Amino acid sequence: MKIQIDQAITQALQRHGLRPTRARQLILALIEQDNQHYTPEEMLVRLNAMGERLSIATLYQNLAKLVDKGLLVKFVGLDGEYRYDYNKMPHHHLICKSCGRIVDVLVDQTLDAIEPQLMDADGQKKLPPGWKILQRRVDFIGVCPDCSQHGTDN
Amino acid sequence: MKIQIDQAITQALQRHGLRPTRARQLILALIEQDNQHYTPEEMLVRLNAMGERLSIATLYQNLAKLVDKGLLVKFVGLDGEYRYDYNKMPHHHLICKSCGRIVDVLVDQTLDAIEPQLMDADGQKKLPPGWKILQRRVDFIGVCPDCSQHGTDN
DNA sequence: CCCTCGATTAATAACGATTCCGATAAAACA
DNA sequence: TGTTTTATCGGAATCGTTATTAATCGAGGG
Repeated sequence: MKIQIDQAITQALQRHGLRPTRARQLILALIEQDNQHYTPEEMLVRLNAMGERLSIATLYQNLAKLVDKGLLVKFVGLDGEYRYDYNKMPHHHLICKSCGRIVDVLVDQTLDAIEPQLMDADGQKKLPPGWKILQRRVDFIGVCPDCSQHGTDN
Repeated sequence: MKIQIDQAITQALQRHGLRPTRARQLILALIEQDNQHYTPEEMLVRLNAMGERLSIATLYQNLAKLVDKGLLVKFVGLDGEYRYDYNKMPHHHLICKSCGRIVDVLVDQTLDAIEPQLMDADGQKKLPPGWKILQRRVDFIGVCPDCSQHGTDN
């Protein structure tokens, strides 16, 4: 399986003021076509498997740049490891405790429902006063359908 | 300011099957009396400032053991760094983007309200079917009252 | 009160992930 | 095409964390 670099990726890079170099095209193409939330290390393994070579230093540099320009989002996995994700709609993650699989959960407006609830549910103030909430980090941790079936509970 | 090791700490250790050694007493006393969410490094700095010496290896070993026995909870900060917290009620964190201050938000039953909402709000299924949700990681990121006043927005 | 043995500590080395560095190569621009 | 800017690469350096190991501690038995 070869990696496919289409026109859209090149254009996306240029639109964000980045030169469409091979390294950047590879990174974006990989994340897009695999639709995964890889760590840097995992990206390298995957790229190697597809016959593509990339220096680890280059990978890190470009990930930082892609995040900086808003093309990717960097987030922290369950064990503190960094993972990267396309910058899609505001969304959260559904993480399988058993196999580590991560799935996006698109929750645009829905999460806005949480905050007021925290503020005054059953008479108690749950959030201390005076704080300005800018964003929320919400991850759901559970067991994916595949792992449930195989009884690989962990 | 000296660190205060009270009877309760010693007893808590014993209750969890741990010998009440100096290292463990120091760690628990520090977290309790400062009521902070320190990283290991921060704990050392703090302890040194109070005239207490502790090998970093010992610190790490004991943090692991305290987490293992359920006295502390290890969690991942905004930048992927490890932080430790007393194992209180299920709760989430309120993190100041400006000064890094972290405050606990006790949200026992309240968060249970989120899940059904995600499932069927406005007709769309937000969570994919077949997943068993075991826990949620929820952090609120914002600006604390102090930082709001001083205009140290970041 | 001292001995003994397992638990704990602390120093050091080892480790993995990330970043820095200097030289070479590629892309953009004139 | 020549020049300038930016990217790439491999290796060394750094950082936080863990493993190793020898010295020390401490509770219970004699």
